[in-house]
Amino acid sequence: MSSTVVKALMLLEHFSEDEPELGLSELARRSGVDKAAVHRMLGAMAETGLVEQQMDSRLYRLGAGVLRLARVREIAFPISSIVQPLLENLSAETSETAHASLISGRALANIATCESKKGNRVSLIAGEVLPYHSTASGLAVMAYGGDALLDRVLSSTLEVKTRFTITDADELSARIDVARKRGFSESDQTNEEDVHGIAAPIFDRMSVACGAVSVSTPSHRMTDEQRQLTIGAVLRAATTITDGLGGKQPRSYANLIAPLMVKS
Amino acid sequence: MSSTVVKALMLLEHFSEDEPELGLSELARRSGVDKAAVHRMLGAMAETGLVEQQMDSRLYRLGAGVLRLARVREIAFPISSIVQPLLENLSAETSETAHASLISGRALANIATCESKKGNRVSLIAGEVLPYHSTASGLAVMAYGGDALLDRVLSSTLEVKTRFTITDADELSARIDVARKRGFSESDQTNEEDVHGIAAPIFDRMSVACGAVSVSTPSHRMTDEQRQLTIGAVLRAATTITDGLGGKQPRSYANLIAPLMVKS
DNA sequence: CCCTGTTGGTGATATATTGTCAACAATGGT
DNA sequence: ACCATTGTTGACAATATATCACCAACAGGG
Repeated sequence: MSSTVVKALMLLEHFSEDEPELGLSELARRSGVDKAAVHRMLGAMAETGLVEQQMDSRLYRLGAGVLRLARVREIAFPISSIVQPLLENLSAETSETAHASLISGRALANIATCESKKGNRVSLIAGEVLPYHSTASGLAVMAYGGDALLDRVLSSTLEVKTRFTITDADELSARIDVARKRGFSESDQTNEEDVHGIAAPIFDRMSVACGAVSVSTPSHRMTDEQRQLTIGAVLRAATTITDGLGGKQPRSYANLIAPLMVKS
Repeated sequence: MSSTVVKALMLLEHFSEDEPELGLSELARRSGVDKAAVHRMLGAMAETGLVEQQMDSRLYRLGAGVLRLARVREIAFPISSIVQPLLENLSAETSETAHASLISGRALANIATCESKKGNRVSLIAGEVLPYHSTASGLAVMAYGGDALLDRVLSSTLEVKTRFTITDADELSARIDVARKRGFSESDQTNEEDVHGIAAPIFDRMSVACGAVSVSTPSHRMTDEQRQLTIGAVLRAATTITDGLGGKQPRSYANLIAPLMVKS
């Protein structure tokens, strides 16, 4: 059914900022794969430096190879270095947490964040894998990412994350349509309790969405005024990032959001 | 004999700063793997975001997933951010190109560099995979990286890189012994023509070498005076980095290099 | 225009790797 | 001492893989 490399690489998704080191049994339990298989996969990935095993604790963690790979990509196609300062600006404008993510196979990869300076803020786990269907970023990407992506997500099983998560394909499709008509997407507690998100797509050279910028606000703090402020700021940031990456917004999209971008 | 994940992940080693995008056939040719197999492997890696395919040119490149992985690792175990400024200092002291690399499976992964400001300098390809047997960094790591690593390398086939490359296991072993007795390693044109390298090991918490710092100098410029200057600077930098990473030099090693570290 | 050389991609089948399950030694906690 | 973990290895059946051929599309060059 599914290839072994996919199964092996999916193990890497269990490593996060919070749990950077995992044991063999733990990893087997979470992934639902047999211990022996996990052992062999990790051994294979260790041979190429993608993971490495602590000699004393026998725990596994991401290896030096990932640093090398990221360097190669970042030098050839600088993204993080371009996005990071713009996110800081966006966070300052909205006083809330901003983050950017890119399409990364079956999910979105969070590649840069800037947390709000307020005491009560939305704090996200760095490097987390974000689902398409339950995040504002995901809605934005699906709205402008082409039919192939859309069909793939809509026909997949939509995991329940909170009691607000949309699990019906038709309803999700409707929400995506709304986002496409508005030029930005909005989600309230669909991925995490008490987190409200507003996101806008980032486009590549071919005017296809390749990622999104988003501002996450504690739900109770999302007033109408804050909402208008955030929408404008996110759209401006997304536009700047698209330009910075050498991408192009579709003509119709640029026209659509133009009136929303004016600074109040 | 070898697992498929290893074969798949070895494909990633062909992406470099110089050639960040590769086609299917090109990749099959270089890796010596069948086109169909490469196609399937790339497809699998694309599913998890490790690589991505340009929709127009159909070329493959490293995906956004590597950025996510590197972020997770760097936040949990900051290395690059600690090493980079120290490398800049080392480069300034020696007026030559400095770089650091870490053990990454079967090879060394170059994770940070600082190029000399001179017109004629050693310029290395960022993110390159460096062999153990033909680089000064490799010698340094093998000298203090434990017997397991040593045996693995000595029993592998030693690829010829230049006419000076050591391909005899016994001779290589002798050179490693020299490096161990001196506390630093030296290589002249064994990996690349006209490049001289001096390297010192970086140690982890268990006093086992996990990487190396190195200064690369154009061979003709390596005078006796410059050599002494470089040795001291490299050893000081390696010591600082080991400390910064929370590692510990073996007692005997610290004593060995102490007299060489005094600033002239 | 054909011809030749690419390119990326797709099926078919024999084979080799993989998944599964059991047992193992080594820890650590009670 | 026990019990419950841990990481690791072995053997066999099951399955995904390697290999080959072929195909369509595109790009020159004559």
